[in-house]
Order: sequence, then structure tokens, then C-alpha cells
Amino acid sequence: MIRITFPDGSVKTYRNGITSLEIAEEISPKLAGEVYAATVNGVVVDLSRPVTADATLKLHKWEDEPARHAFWHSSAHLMAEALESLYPGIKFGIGPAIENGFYYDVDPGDGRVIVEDDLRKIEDRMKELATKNQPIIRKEVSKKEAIEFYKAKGDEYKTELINELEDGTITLYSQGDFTDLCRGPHLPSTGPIKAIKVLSLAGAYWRGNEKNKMLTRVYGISFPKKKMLDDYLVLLEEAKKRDHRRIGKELELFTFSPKVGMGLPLWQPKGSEIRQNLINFLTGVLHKKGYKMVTTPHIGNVNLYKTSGHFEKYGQDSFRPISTPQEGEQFMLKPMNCPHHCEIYNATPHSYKDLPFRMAEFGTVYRYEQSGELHGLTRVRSFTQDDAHHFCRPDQLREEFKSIIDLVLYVFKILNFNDFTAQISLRDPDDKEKYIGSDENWEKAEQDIIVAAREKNLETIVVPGEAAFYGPKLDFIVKDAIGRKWQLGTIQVDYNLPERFDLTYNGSDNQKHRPVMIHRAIFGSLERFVAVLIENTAGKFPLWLAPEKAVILPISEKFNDYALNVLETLNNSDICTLIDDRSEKIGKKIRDNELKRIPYLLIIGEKETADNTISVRKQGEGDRGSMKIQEFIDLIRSEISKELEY
RNA sequence: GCCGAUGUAGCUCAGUUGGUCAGAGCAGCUGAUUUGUAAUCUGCAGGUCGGGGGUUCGAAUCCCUUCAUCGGCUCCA
Repeated sequence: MIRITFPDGSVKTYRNGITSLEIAEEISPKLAGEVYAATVNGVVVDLSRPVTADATLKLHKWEDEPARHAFWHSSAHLMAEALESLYPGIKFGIGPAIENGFYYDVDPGDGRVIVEDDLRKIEDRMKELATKNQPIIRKEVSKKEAIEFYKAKGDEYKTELINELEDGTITLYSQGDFTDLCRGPHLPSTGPIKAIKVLSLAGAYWRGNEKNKMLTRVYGISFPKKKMLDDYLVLLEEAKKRDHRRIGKELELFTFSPKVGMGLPLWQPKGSEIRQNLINFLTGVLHKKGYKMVTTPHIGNVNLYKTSGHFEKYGQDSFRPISTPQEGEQFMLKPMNCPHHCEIYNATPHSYKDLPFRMAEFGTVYRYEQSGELHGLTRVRSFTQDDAHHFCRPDQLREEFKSIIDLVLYVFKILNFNDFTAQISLRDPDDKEKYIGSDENWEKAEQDIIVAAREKNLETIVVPGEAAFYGPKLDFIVKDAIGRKWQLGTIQVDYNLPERFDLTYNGSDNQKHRPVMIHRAIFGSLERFVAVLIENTAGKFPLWLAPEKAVILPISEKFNDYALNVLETLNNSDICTLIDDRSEKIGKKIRDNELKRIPYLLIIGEKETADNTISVRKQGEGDRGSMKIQEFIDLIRSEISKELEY
């Protein structure tokens, strides 16, 4: 007999070799139908694995990530089985569970292609196979056996993977006629996979390497119940309605023109208004925090970027240098502001007493992103960073870094960005060639970030290989409407550019010392930030950001003059920008989609309304009664200042 | 850049196997109406069917090419 300890601390004895699924069944048959994986002694395993010693046990229902993971991973195998029966001889890459669903990378072989019209067919076959409720069987094999199996099958991808695995750790999982190399864990059988949707196709390089062959990636998602799948698909549709590209068009915030060029956003008046509101807000904050604003040109001599190291690193893949009539003179569109800022630093001598020097600029930069990578406002070729550089003494670095964390959190809080990930992005230890600077400096910089984040009690994840080429960073990452991740704010410690630009300050010892540089952006870029803002708010911006704060609605032509009068007063108030006036449209039902997104309705000429007043209504909140124009202006002022209160 | 898909009026879309197939709704403009938040009535105007080339007696429809967009991959200073 063995003793099983449950998460609530209770202990029960079972016969040796019992499976987690059987334990679940003993507790209740209903439970057995709802669990998909188990954690035994801290390791997630198949429900069908026998437990052969005293152990702690947690059974995972759908709500637990390990359950979904096993479910979707088994679904990926099911899809592979379907693919193999539909495309005999198809070769398999990898087929993992992902955050939402699963995929399988496959090579259909000899000139065959899988196209979108085939997805239905794959889905139907999966459903057909699932109803057979085949048991999924785990088998430990030797490396030799595994390699022979896949050699016989002619699957070079799996063979390559096995070659890198250690003997004794290799397992195969089979259901029906299909066998796959896999670590597991899996469902005990394919039966629970009731609702399946094969979603999309994509190309994906084998092992993520651009030089390798491109495989076909088939994405899918599955659930234990049809209702769950339906709900998920509805959720996806709803999310698509919040897509900033869609709302941006509806609200006339920004546009793109092939004539101007791909990836070059054109801000329309209302979008510009939002952008400007953000700039004004942040500029105010920066002044209080001791930043000095600077302004630098959009181009720089190519030598500037040779000094910074950017040219060597990115010159070939960037916009080409601009040649001038002058022999040998070349300029580049600036891909970042730091080199310019370094030269501003260099323009004046600095005392240790004057540091830190905080220099900020809303700097527009230009980067040649690959055509297929452009995406609405979140990935563009021209964007404006809310960039700043802190030049400080080494002993000030940590406090300075921490104060920036505070600043980011403050701005995110004002904007209700609660759902973000703080990511410490370090150097890839296996590929140091990608980076400039000494190991010593990198060590120092990475430690600075880790310690500062810890001292701020910031919950972080650490990701090697995501650093900038000149230094490690702390990135703030948010998700868009359909779950894609985007980096917004970033704080980067840099010991390298100060050396390259020979930045110095005079110490108390009257010697020259090297300052440390912190690069930081809070929004990241206004383009990306506005995109995320649009998706977070579904276009219903807080009052202080709203491009149109009110719409004027005279109830009849008689009141047109008065409406115009109100319009003029409001426009002169410096608080109500771009007031929408519907005087000319009297008699037409106001049915603009966008109207719902304008916070205040000002009704003019209502019968109980006395002269010189307007009836004020707030969207979603109802009547505010009638008031004088000035009272309304004060109302908006106070609401905005309330929104901006910390 | 790579894999797959898409491109018809300002927007959302119809256009059956190539032969009155250049259409509808909304938006716009005309009149009428005056009713307070997703839809009042009338009339009008809007498109070389993304661009270019080809096949054909005939192309929105088939082929090639190019531009752009979408879903991913790679990349992301």
C-alpha cells in the first residue's frame, strides 16, 4: 500500500501501482471526467501513470494550466494522426501545446502543400479519430530504438531531435496507428477531445532558424465541451472588434497610404489629438521629475553611428545612407536618439555634483523593418519614442533605475494598464558575438537591473537573449486584443556607449570619470502605445485623452446660432478640443458608431432649458442636468484632474 | 525576407461553371420631415472590379507579374 497526500493535507492509502485517474475515480466518477493531468511529487505526469511509492498528488482540472497543456498536447498528437492518415508519408517537426491551443509543424513532402481549404478536412478527420477514444500509450525506449523507428519512417526531423536527446530519457506516445516522440504528459485517451477547431496555417522555419527549411504550421484549438469552443470563438470575434486597426479606421485616428509607403503611419486629426494629449501629460510629469527636454534632428552623419556601433550592427539591414552632393558625405535616418543625446552631453563639462543629468525627447526614429513584420501601429517603420537618457555616477545608478521603475508604474497606473509583464532581458550567454562591450560591464549591468527590480519588489521574469546589443534591459510587456505580446516601456543600463562617446564628468577628486547611461522609454513609442490603448479601451478613451470630449446636439434649427455660440466658447476654453458639432445635421438621426465614444452629449434647446444653458448628458452615466457653459467647462476640468490624480 | 490567404464605390459586402455582372446596404449630396443617442421618406451621384501584362470573339471571373493588406515564421536598435 502507498500513502497519497492531497493538496489539502489529507492522506489516504491506496494499492501500489494505482494510477492518478483511478484515484480520481475513487473520489468521484464525476471528478475523473474532469481531470486531465496530475502532479505527483511535484512532477506533472499522465493520469495513466502508475504511482509506485508514497507521494503527494494534485489532480488538475481544466482551470489548471497543466491540464490544458496535456489536453492540447494530446490534441496536437491527434492532429498529427489525422494529418498522417490524410497525407501518407508526411514528416513531423514539433507539435506543442501553446497558450491557447496547439500547433504542429509538418513537412507534407514531395511538392504537396496544405492549403486553407484543407483545414476543414483535417478537422473532420480529427473528430472522427477522437470518437474512437483510443488509449494514449506511453513507452520508454532506448535511443537506438527511437532512431531506428524514425529512420524506418524516413522522418529526418524527429531523427535530428532524438540525436540530441540523452539515452534513457526517451519516450514515445502512441494512439491507434500513430506514434510520436514526446516527453508528455498526455491524456489517458483521445476521447475527452470533443470540440475541435483547426484554425489557421502558417509557415515556420524548422527549429526557428531562417536558414532551415520552412515547414507548414497548422494551428488548432480544442476543448472538452462544444460550448467552450463556441464561447472561445465568440471571444476571438469580440477581440477582433477591439483591434486598433479597425477602431483606428472607424474613428479616423490614423491611416496608411501605399503612396507614402508601407509602415509609415499618417496620424489624422483625432489620432494626433490623442498623441498630443499623451505628450502633454508625460511632459508635465517629466518636468516634475527633473528631466530636461532636448530636440535633435531626424538624420545624423553616418560616422555618428559608426561611433555608437549601430552602423556595424545594423547598417546593412537599415535604410540606406543618404548621400549628399559633397563627396563622401553620408547621413542616415536616425534609428534611435541615443547617439545624438550623447553628443549633447558632451557639449558641456559635467561635475559629479550635476549628475544625474536626465535628458528627454519625443524623438521620431526610422527603422527598416522587414515587410512581413509590419503590423498596424504596433510595428512600423517610423515611430516616435518617448525617449530619455539618464547620465549618472555609478553610485547613483541603482536609485536612478528604481526611480524610473516608479515612473513607469505611475504612468501605467494612470492609464489603467494593470495587465503587464516585467521582463528582465539579458544577454544570450551562448552568443556573445551579438553584443558589444566587455563581459565585466555586462555582468555589472545585468546585476544592477536584477537587484534594482528586486529592491522594488517588482515581479519579473528573466529571459536570456532578449537584451539590446549594448546592454541588458527591463522591459514592460503587454498583450493586445488577441493576445500578441508587445514591448512598451523599457529601461536599459549601458556602460558601453559612454565609453564609445568618451563621456566624462569631473569627480570630487578632480579626475575624469565615466558616467553610466540609462536608456529608458515609458510608452515605448507613441504609435505602439496608442495602439494598445485603443485595444484596452475599445476606443472609449478616458476624458483627458479623448480626442472629442463632447458633441453638441441642437434639437432644432432654431438653436443653431446658439449651438455655434456654445461651440465657439468651448473651443476657446482650451479644454474641449475638436468638439463635434451636429448643427448642420439636424433632422438626421445621429447614428455614427463613433458617437458612442464621445463622452459628453450637450443638448441644446431642450424645452425646460432656460437660455444660456445646455443640457449635459454623459454616455453610460445619464443626465447631468442643465448648466451654464462655464459650469460645464469646470466640470470637465475637474474630471480630467481627477483622472490624472495618482 | 519566407509560408499561406486576401484585394469589387469612403465603409461592409453580393457578383453562380468567363457572356447586359458592374450591384446592395450604410456613409455622401438633393429635397421633404422636426421626432433626444444603432438607423424617417424622396431623388442623385460614387468604381478602368489594387496596378501592369497575357489567354480569349469576350475577363471582376483563368494565367503571369507587381503593389498593398491579413494570419504566422524569422527579425525587432
